[in-house]
Amino acid sequence: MEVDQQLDVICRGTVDVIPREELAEKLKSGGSLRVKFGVDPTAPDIHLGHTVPLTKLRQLQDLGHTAVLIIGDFTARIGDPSGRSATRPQLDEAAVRAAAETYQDQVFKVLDRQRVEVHYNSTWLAGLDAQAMVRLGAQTTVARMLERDDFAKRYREGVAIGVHEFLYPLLQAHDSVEVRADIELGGTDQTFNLLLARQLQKAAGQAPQVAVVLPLLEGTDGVQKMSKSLGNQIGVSETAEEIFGKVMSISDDMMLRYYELLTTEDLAALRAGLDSGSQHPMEAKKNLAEILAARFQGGDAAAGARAGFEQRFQKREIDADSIPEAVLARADLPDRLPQLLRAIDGLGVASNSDGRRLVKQGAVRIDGEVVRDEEVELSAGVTYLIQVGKRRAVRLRVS
RNA sequence: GGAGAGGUACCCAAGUGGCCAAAGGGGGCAGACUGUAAAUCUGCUGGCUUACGUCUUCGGAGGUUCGAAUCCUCCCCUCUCCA
Repeated sequence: MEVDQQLDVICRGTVDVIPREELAEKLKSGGSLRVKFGVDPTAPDIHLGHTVPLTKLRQLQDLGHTAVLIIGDFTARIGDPSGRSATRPQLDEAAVRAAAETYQDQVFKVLDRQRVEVHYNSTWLAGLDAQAMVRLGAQTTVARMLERDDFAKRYREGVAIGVHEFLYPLLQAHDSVEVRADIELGGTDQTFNLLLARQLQKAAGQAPQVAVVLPLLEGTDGVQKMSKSLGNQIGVSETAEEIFGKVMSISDDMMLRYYELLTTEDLAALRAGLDSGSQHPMEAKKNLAEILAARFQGGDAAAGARAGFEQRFQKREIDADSIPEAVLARADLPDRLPQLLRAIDGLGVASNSDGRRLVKQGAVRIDGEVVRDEEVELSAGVTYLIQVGKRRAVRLRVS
């Protein structure tokens, strides 16, 4: 592909490419570039936010470049301070190992296995001695560290910064030297780290890498970045139904952003279609939901999720096949509804009080009828359809 | 090392002896409405209880008081300024 075309593909959706001219130069020289992307196996699951750079990495693979995936098993134990408003907890080795394994499985749902090098950064970092660490520390200054947005903010607002957190960017930058990266991908919160690597590479006599900075994907609330701790994430290992449903819950504005960052669909055409009215926003969103569900859970599951969604919400019916079943013995059945709801797994009723509130709000239906009376009489041998709100339903068989 | 400020529910944040299960915002949940689980509007959002009510909760441990998130003592943690 022509250099200009490659540049267009690479730059789509990016916040910044630093420096863009160097990227053009590297592309012109031909050959396969080494594109580094580091992940810290801190949580066992990755979500769509993590797949923004992965999607970009995949695009680069498709252009013929090599993905150099760094599993930050060593750095994970430090805790990346990037984008953090508080110190990240340090993890123990076993947790990191376990997370690293699931990570790889999930990552390959996006990447092309054929063109990937995988490295664990403990391979070279675990062996660094104190002298090497000090030398590394001498490569930058405290003032420069404090220029970093998240550090500056925490410092200003009086939130703790551990000294070890200063080491993190240096170690990550050192990884780039080890793997001789030509390009590194990262979120905006990684900008500093990506640039620091350039400095270390130059000091090591290498050509500095180009930093491709990608935006942080907002979560389902459309405001804060996607993160597990904020509960606004769409995880790649969730079921097709969940992925589909959660994507449908994002706003129309967010839909375009997801299209840009998570797919290779033609954005200009989509926008034009939406503006002219030839493309219905809901259809566009359903297509997006299906693309993403298919990517992580397979095409069949995604198609099923779509059909289920249409049936459930547009025809206002519940998809009979996907409702989980529960069996409770008549004798174990609480005779009051809130307690009963709580006793059934899968309804997500956390406490009796929670159940009581839901009943009061008219959210509970048994066999389609709204039940407001807390007294219930269920008979043995009968199967009841119990619904809480629009989303939660369980088929309860009384034995 | 010295001086000062602070630690409140899922998050941010108000409250400085009783009217505090604790304002407000965010998030979450529910209802209405809708092309959607969008937007908007309304309600709810510690546990137990049919209810009256009751129990636990404001960094930790003690104490004062009829009564403490609020006052005192010690401890832990964070920040600022000075060294």
